[in-house]
Amino acid sequence: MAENIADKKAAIMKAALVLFTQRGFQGTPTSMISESAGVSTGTLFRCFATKKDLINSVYFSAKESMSRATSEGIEKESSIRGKIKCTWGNSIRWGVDHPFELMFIEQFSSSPFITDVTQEEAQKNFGFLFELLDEGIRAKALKNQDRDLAIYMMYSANVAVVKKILNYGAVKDINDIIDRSFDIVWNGIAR
Amino acid sequence: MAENIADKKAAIMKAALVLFTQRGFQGTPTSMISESAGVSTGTLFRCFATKKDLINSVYFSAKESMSRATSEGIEKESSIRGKIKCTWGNSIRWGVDHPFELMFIEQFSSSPFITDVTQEEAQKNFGFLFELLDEGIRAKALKNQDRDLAIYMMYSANVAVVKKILNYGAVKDINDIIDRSFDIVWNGIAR
Amino acid sequence: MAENIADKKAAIMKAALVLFTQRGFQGTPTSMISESAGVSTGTLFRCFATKKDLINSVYFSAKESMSRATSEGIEKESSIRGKIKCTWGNSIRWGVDHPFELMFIEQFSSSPFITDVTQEEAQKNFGFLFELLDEGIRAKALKNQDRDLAIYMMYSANVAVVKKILNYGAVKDINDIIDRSFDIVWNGIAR
Amino acid sequence: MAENIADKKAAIMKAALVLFTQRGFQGTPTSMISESAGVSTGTLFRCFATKKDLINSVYFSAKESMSRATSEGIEKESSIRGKIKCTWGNSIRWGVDHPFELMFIEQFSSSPFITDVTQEEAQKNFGFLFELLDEGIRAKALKNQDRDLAIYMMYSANVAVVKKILNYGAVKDINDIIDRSFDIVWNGIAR
DNA sequence: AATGAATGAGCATTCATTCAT
DNA sequence: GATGAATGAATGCTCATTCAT
Repeated sequence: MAENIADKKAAIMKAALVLFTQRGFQGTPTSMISESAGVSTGTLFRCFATKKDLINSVYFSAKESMSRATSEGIEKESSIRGKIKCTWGNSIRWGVDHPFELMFIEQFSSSPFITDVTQEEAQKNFGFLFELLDEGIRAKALKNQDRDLAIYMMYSANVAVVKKILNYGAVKDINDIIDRSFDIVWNGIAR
Repeated sequence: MAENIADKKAAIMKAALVLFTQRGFQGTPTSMISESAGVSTGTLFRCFATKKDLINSVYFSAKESMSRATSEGIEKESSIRGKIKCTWGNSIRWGVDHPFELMFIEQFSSSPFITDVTQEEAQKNFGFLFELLDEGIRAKALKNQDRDLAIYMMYSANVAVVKKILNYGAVKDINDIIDRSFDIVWNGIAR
Repeated sequence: MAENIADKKAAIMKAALVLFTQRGFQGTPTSMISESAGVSTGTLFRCFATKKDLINSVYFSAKESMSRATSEGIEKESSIRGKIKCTWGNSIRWGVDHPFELMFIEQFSSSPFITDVTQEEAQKNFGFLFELLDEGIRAKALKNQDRDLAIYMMYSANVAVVKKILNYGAVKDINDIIDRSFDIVWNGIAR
Repeated sequence: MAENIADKKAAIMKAALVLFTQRGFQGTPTSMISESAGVSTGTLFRCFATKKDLINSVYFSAKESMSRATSEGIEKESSIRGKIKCTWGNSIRWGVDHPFELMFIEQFSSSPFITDVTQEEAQKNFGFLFELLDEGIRAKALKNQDRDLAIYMMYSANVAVVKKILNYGAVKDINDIIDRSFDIVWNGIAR
């Protein structure tokens, strides 16, 4: 199935994502990952020099997927509120569609296995969010507040909403939840 | 130094708190914990039957410390807003004063090493928070909203604030940050 | 209950007999023995310098009980056949009445934990049996055969009979079994 | 030396046979076995999932060797007496040639480490002996006796003879001992 | 390139023995 | 004498990584 190297790397990372999330980093033998991915241990170590390299790759990839999804379609919105709400909804939908990625990020974002370099590289992809907030503050659509703090709080609120949805199973109207939760955060940051 | 059994248990739990946070559960040998606590491995296993028992004890203890600190002095406040703000400030101050406990809780709250029983027991101590929100909703001081979601979001926002403070080093005026961050969440939840 | 030292030694040896038989030597912690005997670990090590000393004491004691029981009443028999049959029945009855002692001896007679000295001391108590066979050979009641080999074979046949009885539960007429099994061995050794 | 997996398994089992016999099961570290066999601990656990699996394999193998040797050449004998004497001699010769196997079996045949399944499988190979006795009883060559008991006693007498030979060192004429000891048991069981 | 057998350092836990009380 | 808490060496087993094929 996985013929070329790129396919194998992808299969390994996918298997690792699920297994690390379910069993923890040290709780998952590399042999289990390679077996689950349908490749040999030797191949795993050809694709990723060490187990730590693997988890860092998975982490970066998950964060990249998240940031890419979050920014999608902002440019179509004209107002600051529209743009921020767009990211809010994108992010919730991505979380609901990618539960393993989300839980993986939550579990390993402050773990000792992810290097500072990986963290920084992954964070760069969220630059557009910081710029968006800055723009809102300059345009006086948002309060003159601590931009980093506001993003921190929005991010965690966002995760909280997704976790709530995931825990309570099937969602009838996700747009309703998005609307209502966005009202809460918008009230908090808007002028 | 640690003369009686209670002192030894405390020393072991303190050492485990720091090491587990910095190195992960499986990344921390019990021998390292016992050495760091100044006791023998044998003694560690007299105090805690297994390594898992130890981490569960540490988890419960950290959560208990957090809940106790969070509720301190609410009864002196008369308004709903005053009470909620009191818990908000308490929680941030506790986090800043107990960074290892906070990061430990963040890292292990959804790990497979913490049993459901431990989780439930620890959660019971936060009952007052749920009651406080209910009271606010009944008194129409708060929006008629999903109480659990609101607490989820407040909690994660609170952690976000503490992390921000910890990451940026020494804090000039913590009360200012508490005030400003509370405004954000209060705007979100209040009617 | 166990007030003086002799009582305590006896209680420890009795507990050790059962536990060693059921769980093996290294499979039985000294703490389990002392607890089962109702004394402290400290006391166990006051009574027996090491765990090996303990098992050697139990072994010697079991063998002594066996040899004492086996020789009982021989002097009342006049014929060689009567004397040998007396030991045969004594030995079977002792085995049926002391299953733990018998199985303990079987299990540890060729184990590395019993010293040669203990073996030799225990064997001395069976001297009367060797003399009995010699007497029978001299009196031409028995074949002129290898005395040691004959005893070896009788002993193992004896144990085989007891094990058979123990495995098949309650015995209706033990004297019948004794008679029949003795006929077999007597046919083997008698002239 | 041990190139393929089968060779390694054999080397490990051979080392385990000797060490278990000399030092007991729990008294023999797996590291000692692997070192003695010239393989790594990892390899030992690739060949045998657990230490208990290893000892069960050794036990089954020793019993199989014994049963195979014991039955060799019976078909060439025409009389019942000839057949039984053939097994008697085979068994003694095997014991003298395989002292470790014999003592291993003696030591572990009723130990808690050998599973019931292993016992039963190993016992099946001795079916021919039971049939031989039955045949002898039907043909009225043997007394109408308890077949199982007779085999029990013969087996233990056989072991006794081998032990005697081993204890007394070099054997001048093993056939003489076989003849004389067989007379004893044959007198016991024959009609 | 791909495999998977082999390695051996590392770790949770146990337990014989000691010794302060 | 009696106790039982404390010790820490010892052991079965795992698993990241290598490397011969």
